[in-house]
Amino acid sequence: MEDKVIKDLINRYVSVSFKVTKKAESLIKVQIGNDLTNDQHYILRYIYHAKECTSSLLAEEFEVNKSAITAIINRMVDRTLIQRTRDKNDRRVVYLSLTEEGNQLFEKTEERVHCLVESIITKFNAEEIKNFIQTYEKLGDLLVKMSKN
Amino acid sequence: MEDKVIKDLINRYVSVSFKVTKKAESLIKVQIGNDLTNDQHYILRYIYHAKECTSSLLAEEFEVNKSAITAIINRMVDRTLIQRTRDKNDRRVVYLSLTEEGNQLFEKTEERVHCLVESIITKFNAEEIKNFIQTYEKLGDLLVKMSKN
DNA sequence: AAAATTGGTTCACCTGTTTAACTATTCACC
DNA sequence: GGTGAATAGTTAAACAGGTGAACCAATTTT
Repeated sequence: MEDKVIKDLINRYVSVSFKVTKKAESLIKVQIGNDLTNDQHYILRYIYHAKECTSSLLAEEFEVNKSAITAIINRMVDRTLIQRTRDKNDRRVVYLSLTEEGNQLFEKTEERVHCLVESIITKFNAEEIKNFIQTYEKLGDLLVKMSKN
Repeated sequence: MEDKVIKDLINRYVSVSFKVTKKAESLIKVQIGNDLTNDQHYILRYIYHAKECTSSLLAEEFEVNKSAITAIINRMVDRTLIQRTRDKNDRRVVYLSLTEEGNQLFEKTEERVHCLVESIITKFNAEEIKNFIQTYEKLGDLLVKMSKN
């Protein structure tokens, strides 16, 4: 590729990724904003799929300091969405898991997010969206690799 | 598309978009975090390209309340990156523009962001990345349309 | 046994956000 | 042309999320 083409692609990427991120965030917020913040929903999703995990793992996954996770988790423990249980072999570690209430709330909000995403991706033709997601996933893997350096 | 295929695509999309957003944000932060927050950089970019704009426009563009914009702009005015000037015909409106300092800082940080994005997109083959960005832009347009309802 | 590492929390302080109340100005229109 | 509605922006209180440093407690290293 020539320099000029690359520069153009970069500009388009920067501008579109900003736009999509902002708009997507605010559409999700419309769906779940009365129940959870977007970040809280992401946290619930992570624990839901992991069944159980530690603060340190979340901090790594979300690329923030552990103290930020403590704060978020505290709020959600206060709302009895999440519970803490200490490991019996290594008493330093604390496992986080969803309460029944947290589980239900996650499923409810996730349902709404899925409907939203469905209403969007079904507007594309199948081939196009498959290719798109495939490249998006490659990009994701690449970014994860880069984050580690 | 069958239901099952759609459900799978939704799940993949939800998970990859979260991952990419988080990682991209934190990679950008590494590049510019000593000078600006990511949001401040976005604000600078917007005004840089618009030359001049109002708080209301920014609020609309960033999908937040006007008071959130006031707070961000105040901090940047304090750092003399942005200046306010009142419209002479309609004294309610305040135009925001970059100071020389703001201009320079934006160009410096944008340069770093471009290098970052370049280092990423040149890892893909040209055809793939072009298709990807094209679909991404369609998605962006669609989301903008949806936000308006 | 002492020193270093690890997992988490606490604290002070910052950014970004919402909502509601408020100021100042302009517009609509009878 | 004066009154009421609409518009542009700010302020203030309250909250979510983030950093960095200091800290506690438990475990591992040596």
